[in-house]
Amino acid sequence: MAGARDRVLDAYETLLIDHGAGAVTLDAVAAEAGVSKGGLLYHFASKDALVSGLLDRLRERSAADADAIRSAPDGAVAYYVRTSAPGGGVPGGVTRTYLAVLRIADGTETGRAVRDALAAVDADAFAALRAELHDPVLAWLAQLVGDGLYLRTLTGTPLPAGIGVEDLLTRMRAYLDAVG
Amino acid sequence: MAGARDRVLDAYETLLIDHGAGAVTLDAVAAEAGVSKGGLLYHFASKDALVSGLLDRLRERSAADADAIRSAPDGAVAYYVRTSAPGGGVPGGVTRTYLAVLRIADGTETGRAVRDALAAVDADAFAALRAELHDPVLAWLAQLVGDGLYLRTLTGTPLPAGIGVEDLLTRMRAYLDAVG
DNA sequence: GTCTATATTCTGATAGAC
DNA sequence: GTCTATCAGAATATAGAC
Repeated sequence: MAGARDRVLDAYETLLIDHGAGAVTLDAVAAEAGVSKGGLLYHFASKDALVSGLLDRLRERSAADADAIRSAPDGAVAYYVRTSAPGGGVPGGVTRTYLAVLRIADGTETGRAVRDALAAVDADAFAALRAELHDPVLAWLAQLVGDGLYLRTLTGTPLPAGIGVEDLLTRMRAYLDAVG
Repeated sequence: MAGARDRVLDAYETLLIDHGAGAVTLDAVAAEAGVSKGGLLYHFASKDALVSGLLDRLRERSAADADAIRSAPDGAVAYYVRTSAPGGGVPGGVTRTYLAVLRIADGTETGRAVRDALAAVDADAFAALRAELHDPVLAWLAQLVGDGLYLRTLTGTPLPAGIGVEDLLTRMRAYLDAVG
């Protein structure tokens, strides 16, 4: 059984993704997690502490995901692109946490910790992709394709009709095989 | 001189991008726009009306941008990728408005109008890119690279050291010339 | 560790003067 | 068209019982 602390973070992610940053109040997080507001504040003493907790989780999961990228049977690029697409996230993986944290990223000084954590995730994935695609420009291109899909997942925008993620991968693989 | 209505929308965009959706209050928007809260509420009777006004602006600018993509001297792909990159947005273009609207996109029912508007922007750009790259898979790949850069612009995350957007474009052009 | 109750500040929105 | 004044409700956070 998951501890209350983890359930609170799960609830925080759910609210950020489904209802947006504006709907995230301590009351709402507590209700979603099935605890009282006081119970929530025992684990996270303030809203900032809640953010810090989520960033810690993001860093942990990003490190684990970088390993998963490197050891993916189908290859690093395919793994990254697939897990970035809508519905492609691995349960307990970075994807969901990353999408949640994206909603609290802003340009403020207090938002710096959030941007730093997101930058670390990007750097982790870039390094993992470079282990397969030694050319940094190719690695970046592959990452950007995945990140473009992330944006679609973030907004819930439908993909172009008649084309699927596998079509993307087929085309990318053909090119990468030709040059690499 | 810009009307008060436009100044309010400009202020709304600025707050969304620089301080996040959480910091957007009617007080803050009014202060940023240089009007009183009452003055703001004369132009936009509620917060929802403010959102609707921003979505209207997004649709207008997206249509204009689709034309710009089609008539770009350097080609559609180069225009799309460059204007998606951090700092690459054209003043008065879609980029800034799009980035602002991204911050208010959520999965709620009331957020449906926001998602629909964002989906329309994506569809506009996809259609414009297809006018140059007739293959839909290639057009989508090019769009996703640009969208990946959008995500970087959104989060303020630094680009990989030693690689620039022009390196991306050089590589993409070489491939597109070879296949197309 | 978790709860209820409460203090305090802030937010969206209205009313009405100018 | 723009302002000030004000209200009702919601938000974060604290205090203290269990």
